[in-house]
Amino acid sequence: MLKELDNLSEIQKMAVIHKDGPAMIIAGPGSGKTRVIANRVSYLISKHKIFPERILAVTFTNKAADEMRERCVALTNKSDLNISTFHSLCVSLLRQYGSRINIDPYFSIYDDSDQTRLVKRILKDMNKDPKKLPFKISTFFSEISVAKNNKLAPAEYISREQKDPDGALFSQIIYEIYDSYEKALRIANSLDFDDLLLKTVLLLENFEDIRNEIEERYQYLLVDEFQDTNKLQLEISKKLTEKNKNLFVVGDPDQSIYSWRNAEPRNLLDFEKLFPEASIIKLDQNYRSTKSIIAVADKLISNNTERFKRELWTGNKDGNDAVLVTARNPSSEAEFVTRELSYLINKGISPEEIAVMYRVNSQSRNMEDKLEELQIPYRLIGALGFRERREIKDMLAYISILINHNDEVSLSRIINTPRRGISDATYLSFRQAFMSQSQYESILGYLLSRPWKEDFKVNKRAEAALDRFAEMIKGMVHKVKVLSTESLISEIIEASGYGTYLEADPDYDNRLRNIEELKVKAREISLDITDPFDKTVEFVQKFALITKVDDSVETDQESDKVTLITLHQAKGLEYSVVFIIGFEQGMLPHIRSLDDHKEMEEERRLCYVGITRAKERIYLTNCLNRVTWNNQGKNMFSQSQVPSQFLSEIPKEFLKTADYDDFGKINYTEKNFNKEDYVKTEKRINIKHSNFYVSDVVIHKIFGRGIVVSVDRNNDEDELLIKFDDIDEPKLILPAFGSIHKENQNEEDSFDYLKDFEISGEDSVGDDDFSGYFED
DNA sequence: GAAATTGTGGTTTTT
DNA sequence: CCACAATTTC
Repeated sequence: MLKELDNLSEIQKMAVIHKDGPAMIIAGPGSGKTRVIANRVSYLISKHKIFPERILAVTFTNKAADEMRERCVALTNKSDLNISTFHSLCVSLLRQYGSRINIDPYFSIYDDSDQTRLVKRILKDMNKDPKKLPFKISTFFSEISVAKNNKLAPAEYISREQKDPDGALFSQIIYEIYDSYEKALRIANSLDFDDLLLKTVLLLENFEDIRNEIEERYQYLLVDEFQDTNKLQLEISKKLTEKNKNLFVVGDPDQSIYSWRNAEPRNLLDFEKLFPEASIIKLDQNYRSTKSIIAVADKLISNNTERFKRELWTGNKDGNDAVLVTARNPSSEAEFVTRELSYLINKGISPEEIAVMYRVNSQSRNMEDKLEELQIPYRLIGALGFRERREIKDMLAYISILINHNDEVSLSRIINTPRRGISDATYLSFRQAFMSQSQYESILGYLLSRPWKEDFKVNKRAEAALDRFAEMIKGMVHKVKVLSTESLISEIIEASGYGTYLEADPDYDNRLRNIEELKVKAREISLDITDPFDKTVEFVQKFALITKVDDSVETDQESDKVTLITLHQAKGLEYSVVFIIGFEQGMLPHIRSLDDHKEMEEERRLCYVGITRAKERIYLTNCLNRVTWNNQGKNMFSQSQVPSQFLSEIPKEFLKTADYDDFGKINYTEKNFNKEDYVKTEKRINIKHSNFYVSDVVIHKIFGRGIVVSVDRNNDEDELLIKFDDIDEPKLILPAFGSIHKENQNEEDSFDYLKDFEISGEDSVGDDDFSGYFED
C-alpha cells in the first residue's frame, strides 16, 4: 500500500484518493484534516503522476500555509508545490496580470492603519471633521468592505443604497468618502486587502485568456477553512476551476468564526447546490482530544440551532475532567491560571504545550502580569503584530515610497519621521501643489524635481527642510534598484537619520532589535528571485500579508513558552492544555453579541473552537467581579459578573467546578480533584485549626453574611460549610485565607489565628489584597 | 515647528 | 484605563 494511505481511517482514505471533480470535506476539529490534505497532494503526485507545480493549496494564514508546505514536502520530497493564502495568491496574480486592469505591478498594499490615515486625509480635504460624522471610521470601513465584497463600486453602491430612504443621507456621506477613497487609492497605486481579492476576481472574470492560463497552470485546487471564505474568495475558487472542476474544499461549519469579516459559511454549506456532482465526505472522528474534552465541546455546540446536526466523537481515553474555576476577580483568575500552569510545568508538561485563550486581547494584561511575577516565560500572540510596530511601519514606508512613487500614505508617514522640520501644514501645501499641477505624475517625482518652489509659498526654514529631504530621497531612489533589501534598510537608517532618532527612544533596544529582525525576514524571503529590486518588491508586498500568529512578543530567549492567544487566533492550533478565561456574560459571549441570535451562535462556535484545541486538559475560568468601564460615570468600578450562559449549557457531570480565592487556594468541591497537587504548587505550610464553630455568624469578603453549617477538621485544614444569606446552596470555604471573619469580631481579631502559620513567598496576609474591590 | 500638557473618546474578533 | 488628538507653551 502507498504510504499516503497508511494509518488512515476508511473515510479519510476516501478523501485522500479523491481525484477529479469537486469534493467537499466536512472535517470536525482534530479529525486529521491537515493530514488528509497533505496526503491527497502527495497521492496525486505519486499515484496519478500530477506535476507538483500544478497543484495549488490555499489556506487561511501564512502559518497554516507553512505547516502545510512542510508536511507536503516531507511526504513528497518535492519543493515546487504551490501553497499560499488567498491574499498572497492574489498579490502574485495581480503583479503578473494587473497591468490589464491598470494596476501597476509595483502597487502598495494598505492595511487598516494605512486606510485610516488615507481616509483622515480625505476627510480633511473634504472639510469634514472625522468626529462630526454620523458614524465611526470603522463603520465606514466595514460598510465599504461589504460593498467591495459585493463588487459594488461607489456609484453602484449609492444607487443601491438610495432605494432605502431612511439610509439615504447616511449612505450619501459614505458614498462620497468611498468615492474619494477609491480615487485616492488609484492615484497612490495602492490596494487594500479587499481590493486584492476584488481586482483578482475582475481579472478572472473579464479576461478569458488569463483565466485559461491560470486554470491550466493549476490543475488541482484545494481550499482549507472553506467556511471562512467570503464571496470573492468563493468566486476566485470557482473561476480557477471553471473547466476542470477540480475544487477540493475542506472546512467545518461549526468553526465558522469570521462572519463579521464577511465570511460566508454558506459557501461550504451550499457547496452541494453549487456542485450537485460533488463528493461529500464527513470526518467526525476526533483524534486529538480526550473524551472529557470532546463531551464538553459537543454538548456546548449542540445548543446551536442553525446547524447541521452532527456528533463529534473520539476513540481516545476519558482523560482528566474538564474544570471550571471561579475566581474573585481577573487578577485572581490570572493567578489561578498561572499557579496551575506552573504546577503542570513542574509535573513535566512542556510550556509550549499550554495555551491561555481569551475573547479580547486586553484580557492578556492580567495574565502577563502574573506570568512575569512568577517568571514563567510566555509568548504573546499579540494585539500589536510585528508589522504594526511603529519602527517597522516606518521602514516599510521608506521602502514603499522608493518602489511606488505614488504611495502618498507612505510619503506622508515618513516625510517628517524623524522630525526634520516639515510640519503637517507644509506637507499639506506641498501636496496641494502636486494635485493642482499636471506635469509630474508621481508625488515623489514632483518632490524630487522641485518646481514646487514656484508653486507654493512656505517659509525659508520649511523650504530648506523640504529641500534636504528631497536630496536625501534622491540619493536613495537608485539604491533601491541595486541594493539587497537588508542593505537598503541599513542605508535608510543611516541616511534618513532614523538611527539617531531611535537612540533617543526609551524603547530603543526593542525597536532596534525589531529592525534587525526585519532584515532577517527580508533575507529569508524569495530566495529564488535574483534581481535585488524585484526581491525588495516581493518582500514588501508579501510582508503586508504577514499575520499576527506568525510573530510574537518574546519574554526571553528560550523557546519553551506558554502561549497567550485570542480564541480567534487559536483556530487551527492545538495544545495539550488549554485554559479559556473570562467565561462571563458580556465577555464570552461578548457584550456586542448578547442581543443577536446569530452572533450568539458564533460566540458559541468560538468557544467550541477554543475547547477543541485541547488534547489533554481543558480549564474554563470566570470571575465573580470585574472592573469595567462605565460610560456614564467615567469611573472604573467593580461589577459583579454573571457566569457565561454557555456554562449552563454544559451538563454538570461534564464540568467539575471549583472556587479560587485571592490567596491562591482552590476550594475543590468535587472529589475528582487532587487537592494535594495544588497545595504543593503553592508551597504553603499547612495550617492548624481555625476558631470558627457551627452556628457562628460570619462575614465573607465576597459572599457577605452567612452562618456556619458545619466544620470539617479531619483534613490538614478546616473546611467550613457556610449558608450565606444571599446564596441558596451552602458554600465550602477555607477560612485560612482571611476572606472571612466572625460578625461580632473585627477583621484583625479574626485574623489572629493566622499567626500560627505562615504563607510562603512575598505574599503578606494583609488587607492590601482586597483594596479597591468593593469601592463604588 | 516641536515639545509638553491637557482633553477626549473609545474598547471584539483580523486576512 | 490608555491611546491619540487638540491645545498650549516654548
